[in-house]
Order: sequence, then structure tokens, then C-alpha cells
Amino acid sequence: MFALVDCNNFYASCERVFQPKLKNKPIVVLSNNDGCVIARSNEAKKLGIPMGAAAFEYKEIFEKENINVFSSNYALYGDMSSRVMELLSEFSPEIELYSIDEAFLKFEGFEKFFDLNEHGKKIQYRVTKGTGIPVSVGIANTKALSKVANKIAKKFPEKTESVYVINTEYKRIKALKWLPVADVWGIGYRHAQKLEKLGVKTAYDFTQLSEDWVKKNMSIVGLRLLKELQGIPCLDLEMPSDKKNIACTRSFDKNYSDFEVVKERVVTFAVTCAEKLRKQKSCANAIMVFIITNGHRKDLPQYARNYLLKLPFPTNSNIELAKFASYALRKIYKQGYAYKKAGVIVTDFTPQNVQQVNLFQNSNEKHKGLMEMMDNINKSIGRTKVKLASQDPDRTWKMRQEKLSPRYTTKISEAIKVKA
DNA sequence: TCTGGGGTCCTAGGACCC
DNA sequence: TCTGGGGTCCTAGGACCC
Repeated sequence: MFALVDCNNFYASCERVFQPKLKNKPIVVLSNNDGCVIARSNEAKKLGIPMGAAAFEYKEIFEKENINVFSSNYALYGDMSSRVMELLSEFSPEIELYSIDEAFLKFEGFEKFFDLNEHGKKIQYRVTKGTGIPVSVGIANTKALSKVANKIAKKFPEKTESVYVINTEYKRIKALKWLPVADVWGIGYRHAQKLEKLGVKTAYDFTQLSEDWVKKNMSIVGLRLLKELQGIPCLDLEMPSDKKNIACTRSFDKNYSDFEVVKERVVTFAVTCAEKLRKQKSCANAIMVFIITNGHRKDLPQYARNYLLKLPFPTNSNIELAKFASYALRKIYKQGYAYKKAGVIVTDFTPQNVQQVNLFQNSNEKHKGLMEMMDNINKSIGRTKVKLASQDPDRTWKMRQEKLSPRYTTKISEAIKVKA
């Protein structure tokens, strides 16, 4: 059996843990640069704030409805996530951390010894009590069905007490008939459109399709999903593995046209990629740089390009990746456009320690020690204390974060003070 | 004025090999 | 009339997730 444990409105709930007065009050959390809504409490959902709403368009509604607005605080959410996951690990040695706010637990043979519903309640109680984050638990014999069960637990918190188990054929069918096909895990916008046109309205309708049709139209991925929903397990827990791509991309606080400004950003993104590469002990063999103008500004000329550069040798050096990134940028940068966003993506990794030596050109050996030194300094006295000269030493780029909450759990000076 | 960021997997088709 | 057969690797694009 699989349990899917999902934190309710995770980012909003994190904020609420440290401001209990916000209980039952509407909360929204904004994306980077305070751009758009990426998380909502139930109360905010009820007020009709859609996911992805542009903050500036909803400003008046936020004020009128007394909605509590927060900038996203990833230091806080990341730390709260690890606390939740740690508690969940107590319940099964087999656990998959699926996302920042979700985990699959696998129970082998548990159903013989435990009442699964009771067990789900224990999990739910333990996490909520231990972290203040409310969670919902869905349990079934396949991952896809545990996702369905979780939706039910979330949708009917009173009736289910936030725990739902699908363990009979009757419950499986009832659940699938209730769930719209568009809300099935693994069926996105495109497939949902296609299916609905064919009269496939619910998850149950989907399970009645022929394997051939599903395979042909939705590939092997769709076929696995079909079986999973029919109660035949095809997906197991996935173990953590090294990343195959690493990206650093950002929207700017405003539009920039000056090459030097954009280059400084791109170099900094490349350095971030290099740091992430070193963390997993990989080197990249290719780097892609992209730039794009503001697509919302129909009145301005639009331009978007990317450039994929195959590297002459694998590297994870800040200096080398920065150099390659600015070379790639030069290839695509065009004067006269107002750029709003840029990014660097590194791909095609090889392990750091098994390097094939190139006959003509290789990564500078000296960089290895240098990077180690830079990482250590930045780790001990603060990120970005040591930079490349091509990164702006004076200007510190700041995201717009007007409603940022304190780092309650990761910065001692920002912890809550309790008076005796 | 202002609209996020970071990932994964699969498939078809082209290039190339013997 | 009639022009083989069987592979691999790579890449772009599409689909999905949170």
C-alpha cells in the first residue's frame, strides 16, 4: 500500500504557523518579485483568488478583503519541509520525497497488522502536532490511486478527518466516478481537452478506454496511469538521484536593454549553476543561455532566443562556465530590445572524478582548488561574498519582496522571542 | 510600473553504421 | 512493376509534475 501525504496549502500554512492570529484568515503567497499568486489558503480560494493571479491586478481585492499577502520565503518553506519529512520517515523506512510538500510512504504488509485508516490518522496527527502544518493523507494500493484518495481527503476534511483509504473495489469505482478527468495526476491540460472531447469526463471513464487507444494517444506513460487507476501497480517509489539538468533563470525587476547589465546577470546565473554542479559532483558538457523580452507588453517589440553551446571539455568551474555563458549570450543578444528575463541551463553531465582528458583543451586544473576555496568562504561567511570580477561587485540584485516574513527557523536573530 | 522557477520522461525522425 | 535489413545515437518538441 502507498500513502500520499500532502501538506495543505503548504506555503500559506508555513506563514500561519508563526502567526497563529491568521487562523481562518485568508492568506496568499506571491512568487519571486512579488509577481503573482502561487499559494492560497482555503479562505483565499473561497474569495475567488485564482492560482497565478497577477498581484498588481488583485491589489485592491487584497485590501478590500483583508487578505494577508506574503512574499515567498523559501528559507522558511524549505526548512519546514524537512521537518515534515523527518516526522514522516518515522512511519515507514520506504519514503519518497516527491516535492517540497508531498511524500509517498510505502507500507509492505502493514494492512495485515494495522487498520490503515487509523494509521493514516496517526501520521496526520503526528505531523500537525509536530510542525503546525496540516496534512491530508490518501492511501491505496497504487501511487495514482493514493493521489486520488488524497484528493478526497482534502475535499472533504470534516467527513474524512483528512484521511481517506481506497481499499475496496466499491470505493475505487466511487472515487474514480467522482474525480474529473482533468484532475487526475498525470493528465494535463492537453490530454484533458482531448479526452473531454471524446466524452471522457471522469477518471472512471478514462479507465474504460482500451489499452491500445491510450498507448497510441498518451504513450506508455498514459498506459501506466490507466493500469494504476485500475488498481494494477506499475509505479514504485523513486529513489533520489543526481539531477540531469540544472537551471538558474530569473525575471528582472524591470526591463533591461544594456548588454553589460544582461551579461552580468547571465554570468551570475552561470556561477549559480556551477555551484549546484559542484554540490552533486558533476561537470557539464553543454550550456544553454536564453533571453526573452516581456511577453505581456504587446506594445514593445518581442524577441526570444536561446543558444546551446557544446563545451570543449566538461567543467564545473565558475570561471569557465561564466566565460562560456557570456560567449553564448553574445551569439543571441540583439540591441534595441527590452529584456525581461534570462536564464542559464547546464546539461549533459559527467561525474567530476572520471574525466576524459581532451587532446587539445581541458578544464584548468587550478580551478578545482580555487572553487573549493570559494565554496568554503561563501559557505562560512555568506553566499556571494566572493565573486568573479564579471559579476557586479557593488550592485546587489534584490528581488522585490515587500511582504517577506522572517526566517523564523533558520536564522537565530529572526527567531520568535518568547517572554517569560 | 507590475505577470515565477525548476524539473522529468517519452517519441518521432534524422543521421549514421554495417 | 520490382532497388535490403537491422541497428544505434542524438535531438527537438511535446507532455507532464510541483
